[in-house]
Amino acid sequence: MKELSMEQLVNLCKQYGFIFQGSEIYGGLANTWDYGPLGMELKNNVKKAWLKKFVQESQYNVGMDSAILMNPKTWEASGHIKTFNDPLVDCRHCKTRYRADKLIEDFTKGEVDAGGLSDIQLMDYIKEHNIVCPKCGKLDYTDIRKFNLMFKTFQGVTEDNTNTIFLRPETAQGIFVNFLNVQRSMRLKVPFGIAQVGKSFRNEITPGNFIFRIREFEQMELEFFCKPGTEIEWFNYWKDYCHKWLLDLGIKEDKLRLRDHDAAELSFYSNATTDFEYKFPFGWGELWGVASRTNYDLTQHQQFSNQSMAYLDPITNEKYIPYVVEPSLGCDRMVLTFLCNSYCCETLENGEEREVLKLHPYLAPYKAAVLPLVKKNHGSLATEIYHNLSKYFMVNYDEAGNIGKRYRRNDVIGTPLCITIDDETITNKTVTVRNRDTMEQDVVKIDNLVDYINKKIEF
RNA sequence: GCAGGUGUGGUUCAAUGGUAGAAUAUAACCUUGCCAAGGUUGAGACGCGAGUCCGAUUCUCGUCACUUGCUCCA
Repeated sequence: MKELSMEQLVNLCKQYGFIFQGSEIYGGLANTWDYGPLGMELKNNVKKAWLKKFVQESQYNVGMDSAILMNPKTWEASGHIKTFNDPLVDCRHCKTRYRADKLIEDFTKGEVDAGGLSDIQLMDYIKEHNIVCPKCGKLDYTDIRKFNLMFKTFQGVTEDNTNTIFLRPETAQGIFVNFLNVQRSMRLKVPFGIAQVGKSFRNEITPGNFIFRIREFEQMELEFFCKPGTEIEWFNYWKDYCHKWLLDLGIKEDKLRLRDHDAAELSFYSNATTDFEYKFPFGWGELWGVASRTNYDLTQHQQFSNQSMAYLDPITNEKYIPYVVEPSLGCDRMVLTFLCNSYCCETLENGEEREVLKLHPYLAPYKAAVLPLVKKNHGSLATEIYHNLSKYFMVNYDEAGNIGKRYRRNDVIGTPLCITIDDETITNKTVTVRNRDTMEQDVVKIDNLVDYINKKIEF
């Protein structure tokens, strides 16, 4: 089987209406991508599949949808203003870019915590201790430039500094600040989780690889609140739960690996983190991070807001700030994964090639295609069946070219079922349903079609 | 942001300092009883902007986008 290159995937997505380059007629805007008719269906189905397992079918979790714009204090409390602000320098000689604080920390083998130094102090330290460029050995850096990864904007009509607000760099904080609202209104007992799907924005220095890293992206985040001391148990529970979700939707096991962060790699707020990585055409990339975040976030918000974030256990009367386990993933990145994971180019018995997206039927943009065998004989009946089915599913209708062409067209966009209307349909009220994956054909009564399709797309 | 590469119909690829050609895809019609068959007709391109030149898709400069590395990250 041929391996798919990223370039081929971008073309395929464009050609069949999944994903277009953003603002294309104006020459594009870097790293923005627009979802077309099929891409929008696929992405929505990914979100639906996530919410189904993590909210609808979970005995623990509820959903919410918080605002993108939040009080700027939120980002002071969360640490984003401090840690999302990297002091960068370039070596003028060999053009390599470094983080100034990392240079010092590497030079002193971690003995100096450069994170607390100002820009001027950083630069002075580098010059005083003659910290040369690790690559070319020269001491010739540009001044420190700040790259804040948060998008700024202004609330109100004047661009007044006091009104500066940020587009959220993660949806999680909207959950944390509503922790007690949700707990009280839904009468929830710890442990419970709050799930959210929504857009986030990060002014990445280097985005790229199609929709793998983009500046405006959609996250599917779950914050799971549990009693201190039980967090590792829940961490493992959600790790397995996420793993199952991926495999159930057809992610190939040999393209998936789990990687535990070691102590050095862990974020400052985390005591355990596992990354799910997928083998993309450009190499292994992070798909899903499951992190135990301790009580860092709620404690920070308690401090900055002067509001108690403690939970009172109604049975034991214990009062504590819950620990948080966070299994969060990027939705766009997940769409990319499903596209990469499902693309196949098969050689048929007659030597012809068949391009097919073997998307899980639950994710497929169209669940079925309705095809009249001969347009003028079966067209009107096929149209009628199409309209009936479209009350229940996204269905495609295709009468152009010959039957083989229509099968192929639907293979390449991932349609799992092709329903052919022929003379038997007129006389016996049955249709022929061809399955994309098995290439087998079933004869199905028209009256049973909805049930039949429902069974096939179960997840 | 820095350094390299790339930019011609939807896609893949030609050619050219003077009218840009094909394959495939696509639209309409005919034909067709189950896996890209055939026929007829149609529509569709030099990323954008300057400059040199009688004339630029071609040469030069700028810009934008994609891409490969560096740094960051879900």
